[in-house]
Amino acid sequence: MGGPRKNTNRLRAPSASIRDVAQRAGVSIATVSRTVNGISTVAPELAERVWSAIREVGYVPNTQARALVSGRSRLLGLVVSEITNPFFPELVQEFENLAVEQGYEVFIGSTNYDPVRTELLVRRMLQRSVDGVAIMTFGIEQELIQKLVDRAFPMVFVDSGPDMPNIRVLKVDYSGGIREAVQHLAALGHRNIAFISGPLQMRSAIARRDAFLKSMSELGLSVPREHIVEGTHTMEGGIKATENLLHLGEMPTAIVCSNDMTAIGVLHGLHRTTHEVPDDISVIGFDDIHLAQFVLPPLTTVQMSCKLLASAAIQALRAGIEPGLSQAHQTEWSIPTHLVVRQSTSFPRGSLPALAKTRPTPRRAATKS
Amino acid sequence: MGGPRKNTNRLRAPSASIRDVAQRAGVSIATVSRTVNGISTVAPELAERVWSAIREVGYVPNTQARALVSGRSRLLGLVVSEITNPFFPELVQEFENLAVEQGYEVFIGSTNYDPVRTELLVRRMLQRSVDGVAIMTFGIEQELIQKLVDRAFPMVFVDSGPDMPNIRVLKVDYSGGIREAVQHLAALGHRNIAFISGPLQMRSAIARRDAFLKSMSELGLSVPREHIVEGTHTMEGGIKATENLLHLGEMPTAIVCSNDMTAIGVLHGLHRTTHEVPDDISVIGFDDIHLAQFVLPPLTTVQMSCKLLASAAIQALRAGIEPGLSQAHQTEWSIPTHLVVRQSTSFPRGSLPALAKTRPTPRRAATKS
DNA sequence: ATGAAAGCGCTAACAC
DNA sequence: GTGTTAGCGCTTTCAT
Repeated sequence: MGGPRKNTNRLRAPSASIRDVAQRAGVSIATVSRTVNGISTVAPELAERVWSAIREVGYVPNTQARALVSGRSRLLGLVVSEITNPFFPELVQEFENLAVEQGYEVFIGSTNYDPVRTELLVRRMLQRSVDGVAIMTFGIEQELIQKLVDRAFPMVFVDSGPDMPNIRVLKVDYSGGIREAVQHLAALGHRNIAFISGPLQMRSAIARRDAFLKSMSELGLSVPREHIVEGTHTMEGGIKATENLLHLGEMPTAIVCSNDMTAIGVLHGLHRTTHEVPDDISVIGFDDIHLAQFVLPPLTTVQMSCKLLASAAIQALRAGIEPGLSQAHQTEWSIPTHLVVRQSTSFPRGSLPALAKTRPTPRRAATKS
Repeated sequence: MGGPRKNTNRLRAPSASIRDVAQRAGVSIATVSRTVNGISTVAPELAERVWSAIREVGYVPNTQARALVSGRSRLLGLVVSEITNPFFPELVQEFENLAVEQGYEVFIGSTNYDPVRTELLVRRMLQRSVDGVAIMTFGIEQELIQKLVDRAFPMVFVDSGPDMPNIRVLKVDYSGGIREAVQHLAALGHRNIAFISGPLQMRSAIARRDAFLKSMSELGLSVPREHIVEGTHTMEGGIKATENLLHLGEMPTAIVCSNDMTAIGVLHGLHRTTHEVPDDISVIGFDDIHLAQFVLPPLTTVQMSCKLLASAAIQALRAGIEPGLSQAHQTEWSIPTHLVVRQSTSFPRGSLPALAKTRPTPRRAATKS
């Protein structure tokens, strides 16, 4: 039997442990633990001694050990599709702020729309024993999810996610905002409106497209098949889709895009082909990323609040993690959307109001007051 | 003495542990551990049995326990100033990809240029026992750093960081790229060039400004004090700085910006005041974010490769973490920069070559082939 | 080459 | 109210 021996393989001197504090304060480690965790019954004077000991030795609780014994890591996974799409950093920031406020840390990962990567990512998160995962993208294998659901592992999805009961989901009201967008265009006199979708494996991309179709038909407006073109939720996709649209016999007078990056691509594509926005063609985006108000022309777009999205996601996760939280049984959170009108939409060229406009060089029509 | 008892406070059924595997394979847990960690001497047939047992019970090593005992977490901290500045997501993505490839996970945090937040963030990272931290921003307290340096804790900084020996640093060659930018403008005929800096508490902002000043003086070009204006590395900052510049008696014919976001703000600000880019004013950015090629007009900018930055950062960190790695003693990595010419720069208005240009409506001059 | 067991730092059950 | 101690899952030393 080997006698007691110190572990010698560590890289650096370990920092003070709970035992150092206990010794210094002249109490047991249990008392230190209770003090640190704010557990009711520690005599005030003892607590005081413990706290000063903590300060003196510079004690910081070891998260790994805590997690190991408690089975909880206070780590939240956040899966997004593409960290380089500006919408997600904004979401990440909100999510992180809220998480930290509530004592959690965030493990972020992006999937690049790759199901294999997604699966791997979620596994890595599980391996780091996150307490829950918010999945803000599509394409995760049913099988893995099923396993997690069976284990009652806390998860939230945006837009129904997989068809499974007992899954917490953030329902984004795409219809609301997109209907506003379509009606805004219709009110300006547009009849011929095209839509550039996101990658159609994504549920949220399908949802947005369907919302568009529904809003159009509500107004009795028809949408020729070739006016619905699939993009990729990137600027490149927007440019390509624009080219397709421009080759058409009957060009649309307005384009609604499934997200802002696509719309920015469209703006670029139209400029390249000397079409003026909004005078020749109106463009509407979706998301309302910060950048939207700074592109030229400032983009009319449907706002989806990432603040709301983030806070709902965290609520949903915590509801699954901490039993006895008020909304422990809520399984749906709804996220509203609404139109923000800026300068990328106007009357269709040749319409009466457009002709009435007196600005000769619309592009340079100063916003300068 | 309490008899043996199971911990009952856990939320969910724990997944298979090393003991389950050992039992199933009919070996000791030590053998399982050795197998999993690929340690030389395990009889092939035993290893085989262990692996199938692992598959059968769905065993996944518990990272927390591993970290606890080994003192290494295989977690890398990445501190950026502002995750919503598109440059950083690009960096994050590269960093993450490389880290994962090399068996590490990434703990990301942004500081929003707030020293208090920064300090807190680094502490949180330490608490999660990251193996090292890459600090891609400024404003961390000397004191904390000093403590970490004393503990030989692996850290990398961009641009000298604090003045301390034994710190690994990524030296970005701002001068190179910015000199190219200035010379490009000078070659086009610009003499009157302004500079919009970043927030000047940032070392890298100062470095960029100084590089500009140096490049100008190399050409014998003077820079009036009011042609250097402090921005914030955001679009808003760019707009504001533009306004300041436009109020000046002698307006510059070109503006060099400390980063692309600022430049995008400038583009917006100039458009609002009916100045044409590049015909009235040329604009140059810095970073070459993906977006730069899609704004209108596509932005001429100095490229700093975030791929290089990321891989150098990881190399530097690993050099500090894993002794005996080849570059264990390298303390400096140098990152080159270079100019990418697009369409936001041209001859100054009124110059001979500008007059020779035949395009009547430059804005709409089609790139269409 | 394999196994037994110590112990990483902590929480929580239990004893007093 | 406070202390003692088992044990979370793992790596590693030591003995075989």
